[in-house]
Amino acid sequence: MPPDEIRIRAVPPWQPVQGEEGPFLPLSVDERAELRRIGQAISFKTTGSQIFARGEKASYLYLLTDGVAEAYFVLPNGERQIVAFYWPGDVLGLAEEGVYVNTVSTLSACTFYRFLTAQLDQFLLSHPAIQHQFFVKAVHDLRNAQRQLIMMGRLNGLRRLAAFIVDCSAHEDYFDSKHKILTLPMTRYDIADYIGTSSEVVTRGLGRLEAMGVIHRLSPRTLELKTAELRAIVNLADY
Amino acid sequence: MPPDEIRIRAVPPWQPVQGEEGPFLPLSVDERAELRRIGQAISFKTTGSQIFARGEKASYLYLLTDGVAEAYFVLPNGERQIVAFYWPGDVLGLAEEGVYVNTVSTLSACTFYRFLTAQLDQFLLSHPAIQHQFFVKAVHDLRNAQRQLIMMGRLNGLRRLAAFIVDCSAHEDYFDSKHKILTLPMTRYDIADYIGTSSEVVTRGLGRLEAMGVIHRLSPRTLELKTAELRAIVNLADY
DNA sequence: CGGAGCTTTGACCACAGTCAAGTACCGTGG
DNA sequence: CCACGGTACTTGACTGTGGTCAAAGCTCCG
Repeated sequence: MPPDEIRIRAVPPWQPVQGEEGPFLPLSVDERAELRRIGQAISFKTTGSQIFARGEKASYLYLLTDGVAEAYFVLPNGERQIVAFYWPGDVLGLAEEGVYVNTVSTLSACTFYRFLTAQLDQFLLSHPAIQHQFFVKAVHDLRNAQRQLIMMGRLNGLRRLAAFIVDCSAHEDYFDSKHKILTLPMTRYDIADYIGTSSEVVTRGLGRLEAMGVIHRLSPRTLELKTAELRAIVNLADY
Repeated sequence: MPPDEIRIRAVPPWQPVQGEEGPFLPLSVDERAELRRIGQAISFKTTGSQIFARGEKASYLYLLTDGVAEAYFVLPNGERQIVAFYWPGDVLGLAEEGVYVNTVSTLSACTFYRFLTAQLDQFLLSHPAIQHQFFVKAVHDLRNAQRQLIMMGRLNGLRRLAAFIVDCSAHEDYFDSKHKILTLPMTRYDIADYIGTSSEVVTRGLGRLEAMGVIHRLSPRTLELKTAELRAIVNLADY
């Protein structure tokens, strides 16, 4: 699959997943072509580029085709909460009454398709099957946010970190499943701001996980994982 | 509005809200009639009734028309995280690959419309405007889950509690806005399991808020609020 | 009026948040 | 290629919020 191909990462709520799509929704060649027609390819070469900020007019919806990005909210006291990391196949641009609710920045070079919201809205009304895919994606993201809530509410720092690493290892572009090598695209601060703790706790947690023998730091951003043991530590039922 | 009327509680992402709907999406008389035709009214008389459990086959999607319910996940160690409270106009039945992901129970007498998922799926494909409303509702719930994430990650117990009370006061059936009297339909344990803390912290927080003069306990479940001061305590930007 | 469940209060302790300092890594320019 | 500077990461010490256990009081329903 070419790196700029249109694909939506989601598992559907009602149908069991069939066969080969992996974590991506089935989109026909025609549907892809239709989306490409109303969309616009756009890319950011550098890390840390702001794509849009909270409060800006939400003119576009973005589909991330390559790279990693983060969506965050900054509290009045300067603390930051990352509400989502975006990976290839994710949709960005969550809005409320016409304005973006979060700020989104790149964590690597990124490529997107973007769609004018006003135009997309009309387009989806006349393409129910494609609208359905966006609906399924929203439901998918809602499930993820709820799972993140469970982690934040009931898991301690170490288990939150383990769960985060497991989640990262689901993304084939960043996890070599043959050698079990995970390449993290974000800093300790980013991880901390995502799992609701401090960068020190992240570092100490990595140290403890390494002492337990379930990960091995080849470099600060390159981890060799024992996935089964990591999952056992998280132990949120058996996801 | 009759108590069993079909309505969806959501604020849309792209259009600014117009005039009189308040927190509910505009549904035409025809659209309501269509939904009533494929739906089925159902009610639970007692508090604590389980509507469905995690892992069950997701045969139905539910629309809550009256009452309050909770969706939760129980960890292997017995701890519980409530991921959502449902109020009139909310949609329940979040599923993944054909099974419910959370368990949902009533917190009061409740009435619902329910829809067979297989049938609803087909129905929505042939009624794009109605599908759009469900899409908007999913986006709305995603925003709420993300806001909850910010609270869990960056607010201390007291501010989480204040934020929760403010959220509850948005529901007209339970908040008398004239006298500023909020009637809580859930226990301290429920609140604690929702905001990610313990029932003791909830009680102590209520005590501190009362000492600060921003709430007054008429009974354990009946609170008189000073809404402006409460919002000031939360101070997540200015929502 | 009785009892079960809910709520409140107290005492203790540990996890993790904060501050501070030192180390490793990496890209840049000489 | 190497030196350098800035950023990212790591480690240590201290502190405080909030988690836990225990027990008593309150409320509401039967």
